[in-house]
Amino acid sequence: MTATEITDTEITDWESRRPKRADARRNYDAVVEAARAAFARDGVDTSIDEIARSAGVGNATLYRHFPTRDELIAVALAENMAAVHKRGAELAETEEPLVALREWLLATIAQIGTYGGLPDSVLDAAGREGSLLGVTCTHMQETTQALLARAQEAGEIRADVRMDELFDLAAGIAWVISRDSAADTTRAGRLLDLALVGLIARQT
Amino acid sequence: MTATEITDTEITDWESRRPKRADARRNYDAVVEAARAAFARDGVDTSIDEIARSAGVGNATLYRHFPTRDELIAVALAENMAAVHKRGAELAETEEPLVALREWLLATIAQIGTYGGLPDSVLDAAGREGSLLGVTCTHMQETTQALLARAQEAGEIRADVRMDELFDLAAGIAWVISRDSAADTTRAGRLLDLALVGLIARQT
DNA sequence: ACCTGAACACCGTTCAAGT
DNA sequence: ACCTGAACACCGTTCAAGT
Repeated sequence: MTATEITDTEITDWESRRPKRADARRNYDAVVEAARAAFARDGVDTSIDEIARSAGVGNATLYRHFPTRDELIAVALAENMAAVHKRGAELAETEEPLVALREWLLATIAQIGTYGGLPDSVLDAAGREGSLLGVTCTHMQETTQALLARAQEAGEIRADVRMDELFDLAAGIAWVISRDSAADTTRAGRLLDLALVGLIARQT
Repeated sequence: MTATEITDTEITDWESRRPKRADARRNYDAVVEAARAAFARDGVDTSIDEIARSAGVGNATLYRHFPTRDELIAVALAENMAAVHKRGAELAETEEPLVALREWLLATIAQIGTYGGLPDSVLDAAGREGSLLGVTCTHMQETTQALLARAQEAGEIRADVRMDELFDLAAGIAWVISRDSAADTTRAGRLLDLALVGLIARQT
C-alpha cells in the first residue's frame, strides 16, 4: 500500500443518513448537536436518555435514528473526521515523509481524544462488522499505514515498526489526553515526540 | 529523591481493614475473591450487585466493607501490588539503572493493565484524597520517580523526561494492553521498547 | 457489630399506540 | 413515515429492621 491510495470515498457518506422529511431532519440535527455538547461535557458514555431530553425529543426517536450508541458517536464526529482525513491526503503530497506522519498522528490523536471515553469506543468498534464507528477507525488505520510505509521507504522510520503498533501507541496517547479536559495538543505532541525520538539518551 | 527512599510502609496496611469477627471476615474474603473473578472476566466496571450475589452476600454487606468501588479494586489488587512494589525496591539494588527502570515499568504496566477499565480507575483515583487506590497509585509514581532519577543520573535516560510523562506513557500502554485479554506481556514489552528506543531510524 | 431485604432514583431498550 | 409515553429489566446506593 502506498500513499497515493488515500481516497475520500465514503467519508461524506453519512450525509445520506439524514432524514428527508423536515420534522425528522430537525429532530435528527437537534440530537446530533445535543450529543456533541453532552459528549464534550460528560464523555461518550453519558446518558442517552438525557441527550434525547436536552434535544427536546422522545428517547425512542433518538433510537430510531441511532439504534446504537456507536452510530451517534460516529455521526457526531463525522464532519471533523472528514477534515482530518482530507488533511491526511494533503500531508502525503506536500510534506516530507516524517513530518507528514507526525502531523497525521497528532491529528489522529486529537480526533480520537476529543471526548472522554472515545478511545475505548473506537477500539471497541475497530473490528466489529456493520459499525459506523468501525468504518471510521478503518479509514484512520489505512491512512496511518500509508504514511508509515512512506516514511519507512524514505528510511526515516525503523523498518520493523508495524502499523498496529504505531496505532496502539497513538491510541494510548489519545486515551491519556482524553482523560483530563485540561490536557491540550501540546501535551499530545510532547508524548508523541518522546515515542518518536525515544527516551534513551544518545551519545553525542 | 533517590532510589534508597523506596520503602515498604503502608503497603500491607490494608490487612488492618479485614474484620475481626469470624462471620464478617468470611464475608469480606468471599467478596474480595468474587470481585477478583468478576474484574478479571468483565472488567472493573462490572456490577457491584452481581459481585455480592456471586459471593453469597447481601449487597449492603459489600457496601459496609467497601463503601466505594475504588476500595474494592484497591484491596483486590493489594497482595499483588505488594509484590510489585517489593520488586521495585529489589531492582534498584541489583540491576543496572536502565534495566531496572525497564523492568519496573513493565511490572507497572502489567499491574495497571490487569483488569479491563483499571487504567481509568487508577488515573481517576490518582489525585483524589482519601482514595485507597490513589495511595497505591502514588506509591507507583514514587518508585517510578526514584528509578527514573537513577537512570538519568547514570546518563542513560534523557534528562528532560519528566516522571509524569513517563507514567502517562506507561499508563497509555497499560490501557492498550488491558483492552484485549489476548494481549500478553510480550506486546507490552514491545510497545515499551518502541517508546524507549524511539521509532525514528538511526543512521549507523 | 454485623447482616439483610426493600426502597428509591436512574438508565438502556423495546413496543404498542398515536398523527 | 415519524413520533411518543409507557413498560421492562437492570443497576448503584441508602436505610430501617433484624440478630
